[in-house]
Amino acid sequence: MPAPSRLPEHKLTGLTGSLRCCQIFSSLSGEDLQLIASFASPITLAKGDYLFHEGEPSRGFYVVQSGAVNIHRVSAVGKEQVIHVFRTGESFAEGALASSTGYPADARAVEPSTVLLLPKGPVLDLIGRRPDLALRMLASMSAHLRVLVGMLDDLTLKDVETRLLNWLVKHGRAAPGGVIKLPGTKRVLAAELGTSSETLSRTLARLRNEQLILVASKAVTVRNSGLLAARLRKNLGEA
Amino acid sequence: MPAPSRLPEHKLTGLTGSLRCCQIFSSLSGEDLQLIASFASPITLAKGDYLFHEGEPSRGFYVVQSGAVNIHRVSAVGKEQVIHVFRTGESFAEGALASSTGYPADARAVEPSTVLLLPKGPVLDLIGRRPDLALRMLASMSAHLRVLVGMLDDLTLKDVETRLLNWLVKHGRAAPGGVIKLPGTKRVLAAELGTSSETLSRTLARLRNEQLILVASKAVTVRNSGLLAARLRKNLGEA
DNA sequence: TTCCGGCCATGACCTGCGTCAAGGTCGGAG
DNA sequence: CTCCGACCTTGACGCAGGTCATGGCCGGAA
Repeated sequence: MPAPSRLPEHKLTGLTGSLRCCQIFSSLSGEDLQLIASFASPITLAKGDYLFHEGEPSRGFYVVQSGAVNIHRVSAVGKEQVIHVFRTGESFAEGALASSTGYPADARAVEPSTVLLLPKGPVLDLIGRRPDLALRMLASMSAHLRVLVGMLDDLTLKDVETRLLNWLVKHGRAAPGGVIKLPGTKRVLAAELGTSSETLSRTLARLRNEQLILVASKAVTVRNSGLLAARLRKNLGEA
Repeated sequence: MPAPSRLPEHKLTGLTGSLRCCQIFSSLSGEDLQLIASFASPITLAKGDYLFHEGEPSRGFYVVQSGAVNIHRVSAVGKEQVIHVFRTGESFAEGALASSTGYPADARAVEPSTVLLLPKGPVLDLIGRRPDLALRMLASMSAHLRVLVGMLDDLTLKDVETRLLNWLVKHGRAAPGGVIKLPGTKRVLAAELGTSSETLSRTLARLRNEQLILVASKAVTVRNSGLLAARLRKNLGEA
């Protein structure tokens, strides 16, 4: 874990700028942002660096300044279950502020990233004076709860094909020409979908045989997004 | 949904008493408790009554006064996934306070219950004056997050036997003589473990054949908690 | 060039568990 | 008492998907 560093005075103004972009701080005055910036510790992470591990005592919560941080659990046998990937402007580990138990999961950078550590003590002080900040945090945690509930749905109520279809539809929406670039290796995608690379292979092959998609080495092309969505709806409707 | 009722003056003192027992309000003064009691709406639920459904606009959050409330999701095909069962003194749906989206799941009484509805507006006012209440809420939501993360673990990393062992060990810890009284019917327990009643039956039978437990009609007796815990560890270790 | 170590695809196999169906038991209503 | 409906148990069966093993392909190092 890289050590947090102290900041020269002139960097603080830049910091307040990136704080202002965070949903969670958007209701605060410039003055309060200055205050937060003054005790925020920037942390630089290389790809693969761990920010914290499950069970570590919590030091505060975090805001992603750039890059992406993967929150996941590791089982006794070493299998990883991805919980969520947080990107620029998002905050996580707010629960650390109020409960004295350690972090409930692991956090690792999936690409070179910078995050801000907002230490417990000063933030609690500020909350005392600015209750609307507490509300923002409640809202943020509530959103995290929803994400987890969504994951539960995925894992319990859908089969792999449906999860994959869902993924394709979601990522295909904003893809030029229906070409979806894969973020990493297929094994990684399989993990994100909560399955094995073999099963993912088979499922992709099935959809390919049915002319719904084209599979290249590091990209998937959606041939007919309408049909794909229809197939997804069918799976959700019957199953 | 039964309508909330207004209270005669003399019931308020009793109410403050039960509020005081809730973790979430334990830091408040008697005066504040009086205030909360004055705007809390008691709701009586028969077994099976729904408190709210997924997607309904949120009116506030809830505290269980007696009984038990089951939070669950329903899939497109009508399958239910239990998220958590809240019992006396526990609070839920705190996220409703801060976010304007509707409830993310369904809530139904699993036995005759009374809950208190704490409406949004007055609670937000109070939070403005008592920031420590906000912290309690953050802590409570953080605990809910942990529960969900635990469920994720269960669903992704363990088979039914392991989940049952885990449940038995957890509930057997505080059980006199290793006798665990079942909260409801076995079908309910099965749902809580995310499986079917048949599979639960079979799994209980297996553990019974191996002399680890005794199964009576509405109770399970742990014969040797050490062996049980060992079996759990073995399952976690290999899988 | 050759070799070697990933990734990927595909077939073979097995297993956990959900579902259906057929009793068995118990408790409450009549 | 009898009857009926819940609940539980157990067996039979099917299937999704995880694991293992094989073989092809590609990219980097020597």
